[in-house]
Amino acid sequence: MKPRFTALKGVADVLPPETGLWRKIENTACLVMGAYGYEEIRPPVMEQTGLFLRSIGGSSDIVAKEMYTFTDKGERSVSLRPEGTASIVRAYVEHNLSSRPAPQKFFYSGPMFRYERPQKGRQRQFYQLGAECFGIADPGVDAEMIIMLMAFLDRLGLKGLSLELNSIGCKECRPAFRERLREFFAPRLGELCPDCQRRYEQNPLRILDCKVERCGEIRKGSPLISETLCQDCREHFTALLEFLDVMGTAYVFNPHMVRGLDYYTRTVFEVKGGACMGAQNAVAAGGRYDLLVSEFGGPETPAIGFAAGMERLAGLLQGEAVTPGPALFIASLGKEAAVEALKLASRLREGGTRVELGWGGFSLKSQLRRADKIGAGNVVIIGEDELKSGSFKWKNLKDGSSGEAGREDIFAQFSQAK
RNA sequence: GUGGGCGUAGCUCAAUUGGCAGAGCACUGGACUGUGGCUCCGGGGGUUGUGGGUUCAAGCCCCAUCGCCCACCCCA
Repeated sequence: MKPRFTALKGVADVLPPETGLWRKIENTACLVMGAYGYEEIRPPVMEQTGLFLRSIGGSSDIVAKEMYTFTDKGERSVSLRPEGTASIVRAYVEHNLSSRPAPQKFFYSGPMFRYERPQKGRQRQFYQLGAECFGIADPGVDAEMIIMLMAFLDRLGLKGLSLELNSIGCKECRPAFRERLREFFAPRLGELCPDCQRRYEQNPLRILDCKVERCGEIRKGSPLISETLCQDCREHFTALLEFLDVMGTAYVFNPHMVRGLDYYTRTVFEVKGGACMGAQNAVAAGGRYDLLVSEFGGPETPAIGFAAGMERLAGLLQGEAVTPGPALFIASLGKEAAVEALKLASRLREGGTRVELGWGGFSLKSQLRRADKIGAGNVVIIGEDELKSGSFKWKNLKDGSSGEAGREDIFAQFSQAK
């Protein structure tokens, strides 16, 4: 049999037991971020196309060639969101959330869409879990958010992650840096890779994180953004590092790190995973975006946020995905016994005990075999004899112990099991 | 959008020079009339991704196409 339909390229079903991992990740995020005062926000997955043009930047690849954009029946250009921040900022402005006491803190989780060639750690429909904090410019907020992110990752049990950060300046000092970079690379423009020659025109900062070895050599001795930062940006970044030092949060200052989205200002950061992730090894990334809210028509509002890739987090937790078996399996022989089994199961299930039934009128042996296969902890057998005597046999499949007990005793015995 | 690799059972893979499409695992039933795991026996499952071509004969050779994977670009 061939399936008549298959999933689209670059979209994937998340199946059990992996969905358990996803549940764990979201629950952990809710728990950890809740302690930091973050509340969940659920924006729509589609928006006016213009929202993303303005926020992410028309020159970025995301907008230029990766958006799922279509015209709806009202002749409006609509896009599936390629990232989360734009929608949250739109909601913040639209609902006047600046009138609530600052800071306003939100987290979200859901699917994002980018029309890219899939590869390891990258899908066309992918899931991000992120957080945004509005209204406070203090570098302590940057530190707090980064510490929260690391606490979240730590709580998941992830090891061997590295936090990198940098400051890319503000609208005052970044243009000057771009020019200094251009001046530096101009004499050797011809030696750069074709991509970097393009970057030279479009976004010279990107030359700094090119992976081509030759480009890496050419950029040795290039100007560093840290040398070009204005006084305010420099103080902001220094204060952030001091907070992290005090809190014992390990980080790597990466003066070459650049972020892809146009709206970032000052602090940018990225958490990288191990080599097992392939080329797409960033599990989370974010930064400050102090201009975006006013750009969207709101009051001047400093803000900072991050997003983490669910598939990438789940990938790092691979191997932990297991579905535990039911606490109890009730095997029954005959219709009357099946009814009795269903009644007992229903009572136990009301109390939260996971119970499976041996439907199908199979032999006792096959029912027990199935109980074993699905990893049941215990089995209760109900047959003609048990119906007659009112005493059910039970057996622990893990240690082999067994016994007999009346209906109510059985109920009591397993009502605490999960 | 660019480059490379791979498509045979649910999964992992065999199939000699082009010569009857197979194994293990998994699923399912039995041996054992009502006691799981171990063992043994049986069963279901395939248009060899798809469409053309060469040939007496194609899983294998040729062309095209689709899909998956990996990398580039970009990005979580």
